[in-house]
Amino acid sequence: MGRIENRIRRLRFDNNEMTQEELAQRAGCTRQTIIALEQGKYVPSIELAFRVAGVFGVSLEEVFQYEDS
Amino acid sequence: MGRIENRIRRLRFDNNEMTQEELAQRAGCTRQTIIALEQGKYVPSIELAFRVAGVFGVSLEEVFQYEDS
DNA sequence: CTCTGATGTAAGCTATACTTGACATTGTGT
DNA sequence: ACACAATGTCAAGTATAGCTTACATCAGAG
Repeated sequence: MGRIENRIRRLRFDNNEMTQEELAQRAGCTRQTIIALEQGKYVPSIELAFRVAGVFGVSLEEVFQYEDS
Repeated sequence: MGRIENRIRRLRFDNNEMTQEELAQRAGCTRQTIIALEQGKYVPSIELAFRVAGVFGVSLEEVFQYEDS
C-alpha cells in the first residue's frame, strides 16, 4: 500500500496565512473538507488535489506526497 | 468543476505494449479498474494515480491532466 | 467581559472508486 | 477448427470522499 501526506497547512501559512475558509472557497470545497485533509483524516480526490494545488500555484506533487511502504 | 483526463493507454503501448493485466498487477488494482480508467468511466483515487505513474516511472501529471471549465 | 473570527468535533447522508466473479468478443498461433 | 491471450461488458457489494448541519473551543479586539 502507501500513504498520502500533504502540506496544506504549511502552504496556507506560507501564503499570507490564508484561512481554511478562504482555501475551501477557492478550491471549491467545504471548510470541513480542508480540516479533514489537514488532519489526514482522509485523502482527497484527484480533482480536489489539483484544485488545491492550483490555489497555491504549485504542482500537485508539491502539495501531496505518496510514500511507499 | 473540471475534467480529469489520462494517458494510460498510450503509456501502456509506449512501454513495450504492457497489458492491462500487467499494469493492474503492478499498480495494485484490478484489470477492471484499468479498463474503466482508460475508458474515462471514472477518475482514480490519488493513491492509485500515484501508483500508476510509478509503474511508468513518470510524474502523476504526465499521466493525469486536469482541465478547467 | 463580550463579540467575532478561526479552528475543531461529530453524526448522518450521498456519490463513486474499486472490488469480485462471470461471461462475451476478437485476433493470433498451431 | 481449436486454443489461448487480450480486451470488453455487466451486476452486485464494500469502502470512503465529500457534503450538510450543528455545536464547541479559543484567541484577539472593542
